[in-house]
Amino acid sequence: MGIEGSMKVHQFARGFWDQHMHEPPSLTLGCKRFRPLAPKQLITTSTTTTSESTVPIFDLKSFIRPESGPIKIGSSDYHKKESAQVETHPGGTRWNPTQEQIGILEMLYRGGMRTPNAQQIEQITAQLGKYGKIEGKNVFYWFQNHKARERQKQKRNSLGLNSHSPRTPPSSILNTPLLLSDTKGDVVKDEDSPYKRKCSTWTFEGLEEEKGYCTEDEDRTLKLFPLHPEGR
Amino acid sequence: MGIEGSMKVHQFARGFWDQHMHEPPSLTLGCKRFRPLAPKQLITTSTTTTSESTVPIFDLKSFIRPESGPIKIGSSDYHKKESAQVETHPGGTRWNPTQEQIGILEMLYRGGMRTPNAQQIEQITAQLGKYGKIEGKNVFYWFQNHKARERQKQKRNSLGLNSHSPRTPPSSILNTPLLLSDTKGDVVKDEDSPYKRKCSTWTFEGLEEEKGYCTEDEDRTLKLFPLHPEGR
DNA sequence: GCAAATTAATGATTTATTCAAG
DNA sequence: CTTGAATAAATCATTAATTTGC
Repeated sequence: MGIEGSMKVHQFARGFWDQHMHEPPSLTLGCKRFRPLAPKQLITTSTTTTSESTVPIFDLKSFIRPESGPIKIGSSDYHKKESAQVETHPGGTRWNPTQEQIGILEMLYRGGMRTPNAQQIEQITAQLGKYGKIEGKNVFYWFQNHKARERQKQKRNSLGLNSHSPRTPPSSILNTPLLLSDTKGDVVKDEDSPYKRKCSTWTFEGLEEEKGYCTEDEDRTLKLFPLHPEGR
Repeated sequence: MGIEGSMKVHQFARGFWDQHMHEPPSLTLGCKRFRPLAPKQLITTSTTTTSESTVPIFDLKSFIRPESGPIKIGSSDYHKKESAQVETHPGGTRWNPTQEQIGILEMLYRGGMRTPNAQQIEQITAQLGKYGKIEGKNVFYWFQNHKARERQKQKRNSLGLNSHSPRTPPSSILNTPLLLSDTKGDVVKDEDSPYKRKCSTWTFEGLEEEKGYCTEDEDRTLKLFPLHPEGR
């Protein structure tokens, strides 16, 4: 572990984007899944004496509650060209992207998108939903992970190359952060700068407060929230 | 895996997102902005060398003023005792906790709560809402930050003390993770262990599914989502 | 040729840092 | 200086690839 402690400095840039594409979302699933449990005993941090409290919990991972109903995307037009991503979502564990989905995501990434905002995620999700089941969080995570991994990959490379060439060219060409221009003036510009801090807004959908009726309310902003069903 | 390439470029360019349907957006920001706009041209494939077609369009997207109006909690019973936290939220900046809120949160924290799950957050938020405006994310963040800061504070102390006493007592007493039991049978137990991975479920509130009625609540998952209105 | 056993990827979470409002 | 908010880094946990034994 601890590979390196990077410290970077930052500055932030901002990227705009603004959506492009309009499209009715065909339906964005509505199933939620639970994850059974997965006890884990992790690294005990330290210091304290030997933790004899090790719990011999067993991990029977067994069943996952497929349930999640039959819903599933109706767009019965997947045509996967090959392997994976069958519509077997049922087991419903984690998102398993199709080639098309990945392709589009990479295209967007190459186009400069790094941290799509809620609206963008929403739209992207709607689009990708045509090729297979997907949720907004998947898109969100994908960008997060992809960005991070591209970064480390690059870092690894630069280090590796460094041993040979003392001076690693900033890879400014290939990695160039193109500006993606939208007909509308959308411009995406992102140089993967560490820190770009944008403002995020979260919304809390307050189920039943005290009343049973749902308040009429709020507005429909996207809502995502980490739910911790149970200790896991 | 890393294959890619050869993807058809689906051009998705239809945008949409229905306006809010029948739903009076009464509160919580509503800062979504649409940019109608026309379709977009995306990066045409890649490979092609530097596309000089990059148009550095500039967009000066203005401000997004979330407006979010004055709305918000109707529970007209705030009783703030001091400074801030007036209903001045309009600018809609950040949560400004009242003493009561902080007090309750600390109480919960001392009681052992560290990472409340969605339901807990919901309830806590509801309670704290009585003392002032507050959203679920605020509760979420508060715990996150408080936990982190207590930890570093403690670390600092232990280090400082270490110079004197080689062995820092785990401060097990004061920091003891009691079990907090709720009237509802909620029990929180958390020893601040680094890693406890719980399962999170995110939900995407897909506006209009196809029906207008909301499903009968399956489970009440909280939803939060990072919205990046604009560069900040 | 399969299916358990391994390994490589990568989706999903949590923790650590950083930024900046007040 | 305090601390709410956000992002990046570090990890954990699944799933698809691969490999291996029969």
